[in-house]
Amino acid sequence: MLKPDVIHLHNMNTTVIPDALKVACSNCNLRELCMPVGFNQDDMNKLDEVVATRRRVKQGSLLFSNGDPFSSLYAIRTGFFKTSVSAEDGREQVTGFQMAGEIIGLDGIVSEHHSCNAVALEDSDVCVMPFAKVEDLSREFPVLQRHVHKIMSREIVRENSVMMLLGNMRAEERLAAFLLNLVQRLHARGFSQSELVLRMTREEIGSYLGMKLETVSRTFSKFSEEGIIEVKQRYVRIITPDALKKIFNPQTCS
Amino acid sequence: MLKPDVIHLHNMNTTVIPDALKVACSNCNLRELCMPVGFNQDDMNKLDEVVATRRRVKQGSLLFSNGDPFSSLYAIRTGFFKTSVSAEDGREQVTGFQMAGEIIGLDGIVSEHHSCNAVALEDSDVCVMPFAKVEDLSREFPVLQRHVHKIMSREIVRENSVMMLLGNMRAEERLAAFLLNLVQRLHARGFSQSELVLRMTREEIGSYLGMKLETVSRTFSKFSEEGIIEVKQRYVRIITPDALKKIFNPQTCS
DNA sequence: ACAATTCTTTGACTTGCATCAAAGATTTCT
DNA sequence: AGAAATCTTTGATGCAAGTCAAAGAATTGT
Repeated sequence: MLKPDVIHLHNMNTTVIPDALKVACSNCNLRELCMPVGFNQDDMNKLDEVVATRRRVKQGSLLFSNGDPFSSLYAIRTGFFKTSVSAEDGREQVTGFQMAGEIIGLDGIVSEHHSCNAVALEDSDVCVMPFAKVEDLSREFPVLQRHVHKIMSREIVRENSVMMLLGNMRAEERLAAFLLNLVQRLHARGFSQSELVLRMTREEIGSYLGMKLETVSRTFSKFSEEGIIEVKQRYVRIITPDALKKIFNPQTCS
Repeated sequence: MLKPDVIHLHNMNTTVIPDALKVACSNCNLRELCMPVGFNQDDMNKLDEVVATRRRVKQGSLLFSNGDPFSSLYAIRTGFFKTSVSAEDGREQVTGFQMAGEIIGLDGIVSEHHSCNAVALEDSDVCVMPFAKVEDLSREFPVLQRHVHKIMSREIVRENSVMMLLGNMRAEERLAAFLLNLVQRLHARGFSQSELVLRMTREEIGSYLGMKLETVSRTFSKFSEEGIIEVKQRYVRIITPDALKKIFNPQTCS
């Protein structure tokens, strides 16, 4: 199966990466996604301190989970994660899917313990950023401080729009919004605007979108029958993006 | 009608309050809710600078709305707000209800413009905290910095649990969770653990919880018939809190 | 390479909540 | 105080998505 945007690292479950492999933010090709822009080289070198170590997380294993003491934020270097919360009775709600350049762990700040679970959906590699260090450097560099605030605000705004999806939209609208969002984020990372390989199961998509896996599958099939997308298991090609946009938001499209 | 926890201020729609009325954080009885704890008096006096002005917002009017340029966070001194996002086709999703001591406006940081609407559900009074000043003081006072981070993280965690409600719970569970959450927050402000007066309509509750106003009304009636609560329009008394908790979470209760 | 497991699709049937409708209560306006 | 507007309740009916079931496809482990 076609997996154009995957790097597979076959290692132990979750390991600290030796210094030799440590890559400084200043040289990182994801810098534009993770780090504030408009820095001179001196500042950039100091900011390299923010990343203490790197850590590999094997597919299916946890980066952190509910109840774990909070110490660090994580910037995803490669790979793909889901975050979820669980009710006492075991029901699980996927709260997000995160890809390279995105930051996870913000949930842990308030109580010093994580309140959600972060699972790698493929072998992944994260930059560990001890939060105390982030705060120290934020006090020194206003542009970093602003950046951290924006990351948190962006997450709040994202969750607002998920609430809109869950509270007001129908199954087709939810799935259309989901696909458009995923492909847009992948495109920002240099991948195709029209093709993607889903890293998550139908059940995980359903959990995120508040619907059952059967409904996800049926909705994919419906889009496919209508010629809007081509679906072959995890591979999806968007044939008519405008049709998807129209489903998501009938107003702004012809 | 009984309105134990309301202060009505009859003024113009939304006005800046003259300096004479300006109340310093250092003397504010909500300090424990808004401000970090463990401050000496000197620090506290400097922190008073964070609040530039106060502003009254009349019932039904907007504190800010989608698209407004972002400049400040707002700490609610008195009153009650709802925040909402709207889709292009006009559908509205209530994203939260906020009461005294809570902070609104965090959505505006990321794009320098607000992405939601904040409407006063009763005549309200907010402390205007210019965000640039919050950031300046945060760099000077690590404890304030940490406090701001916790407020943002708390909002992320709250939204995670709303996603759980919307994605996984049934109507009765949603309404039970909603009532328990409201009464708990009111209790933390010195009000009754068992009685409350709703500040929002059935439709607004429904929007927040992803259900129609008729379903909200029917669910209230059902709880009432079962002797769990007493409802008379906006007045609600919780008769058997354990029954509500059991509906919300069958596991942790007997 | 084969067996076991996990994931996906599709069909048949059920149900929780939405929709439509109308009356009654409360609040707001003049 | 009376009229108008808004909000709430309740009943009757419909439907989108859930549930149950089973077969087929893909992946994983040995």
